[in-house]
Amino acid sequence: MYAFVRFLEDNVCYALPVSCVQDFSPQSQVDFDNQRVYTVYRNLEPDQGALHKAQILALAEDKTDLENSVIQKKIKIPKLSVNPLEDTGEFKDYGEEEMELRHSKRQDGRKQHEGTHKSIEAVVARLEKQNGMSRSSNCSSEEAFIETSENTNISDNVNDPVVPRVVYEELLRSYQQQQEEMRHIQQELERTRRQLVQQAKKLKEYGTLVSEVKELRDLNRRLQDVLLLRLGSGPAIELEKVKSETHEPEPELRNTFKEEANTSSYYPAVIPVMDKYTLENGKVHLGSGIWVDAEKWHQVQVTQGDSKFTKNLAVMIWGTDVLKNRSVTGVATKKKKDAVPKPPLSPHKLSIVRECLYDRIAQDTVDETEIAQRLSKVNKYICEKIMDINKSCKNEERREAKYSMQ
DNA sequence: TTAACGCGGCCGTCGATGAG
DNA sequence: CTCATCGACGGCCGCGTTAA
Repeated sequence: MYAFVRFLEDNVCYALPVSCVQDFSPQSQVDFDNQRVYTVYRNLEPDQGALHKAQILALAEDKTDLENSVIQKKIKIPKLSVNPLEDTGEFKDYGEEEMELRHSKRQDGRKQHEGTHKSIEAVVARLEKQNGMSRSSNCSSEEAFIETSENTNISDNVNDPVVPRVVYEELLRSYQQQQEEMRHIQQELERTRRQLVQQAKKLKEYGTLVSEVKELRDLNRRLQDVLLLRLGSGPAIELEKVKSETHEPEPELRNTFKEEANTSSYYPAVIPVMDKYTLENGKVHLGSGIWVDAEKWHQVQVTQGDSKFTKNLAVMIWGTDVLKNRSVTGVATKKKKDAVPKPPLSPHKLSIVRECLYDRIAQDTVDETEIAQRLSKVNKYICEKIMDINKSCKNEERREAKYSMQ
């Protein structure tokens, strides 16, 4: 007959011949006290080796049957009876702790499931605690299982302080269900995280687009400003119209524009629409051999109003010293009887001034009537300028006379 | 800060002229 | 003769500068 014993000192269990148990001769397979501490030889040969304290958990005629029976069943380890004689401090603790039985033959197999079982047991214990299902400390402390690979439970006696298999399986199912939910939540979390990343990417892209649009808008505005400055305030169609009237080759126009664009850094690149205005050595050719300083020409171009434009252009072409001693047509004033006629301005240069004003007006309007009406004032404007210059000269003379008198 | 002053632009007037 | 146009001229007004 064989006994399935648990050695108290190291909690190792295995089957031994009953002859290894000192003072033990069982009459049947139930003739043993599972709460008693026996003295057992650990070696297979009786009367050899040291004696160890052990607990008998089961008896069987055949060793294999015994082991199979133990492997397939989950056997509760009963609390050892408190024997004043045997109750040493060494043994007292064994009944109080939750013991993990290590079957010598099944040790490798158990190791494969050890992690899983440990985690399951831990979760079960936590669930028990959470659900208030834990029993008294006395009961739970005594509960231990010898688990087989099939997780078979043979707790026939409902009065035994064990966790019923039903409860265990329910907890296990609950645990598995929660694990499933956890997996589901983790998947959900991962999906949300991916969506967040995508949203962040889209947001970044949107920000880039917004700044790009802003930049383009700014560039467009600046381009419009430059174009308006170059073309004056007239529409682009005027450029074509005037250009067609000049009968000049187009490549030259482009060259002129290119040259003009590089002319002045201070004044905006006010480019004459006429290709006849060519730039050479810092001077602009207005036509018929009349050259003016390019910078001054740009200044004249940006002046507002026909009157100022004409007056400034006249000063630029003739100069104040010439103008103050001339009249527009050479006709003496009739206001004074003895008026001496002043030499007239060159009709040729006058026509150039008139042409320049025409080009300028033509950028504003296509109405020939309006153009003609505005052009008719050229002589008037020049005359006024001559008068203004003379006025200034007279004022200066008066001042000088005043100072000389003082 | 403010008044005085100078300068330049604009407008009105005058006289001459030429076309109808 | 009348009227529209042109040149010359003077005056007004706004703006900028300067001195008190």
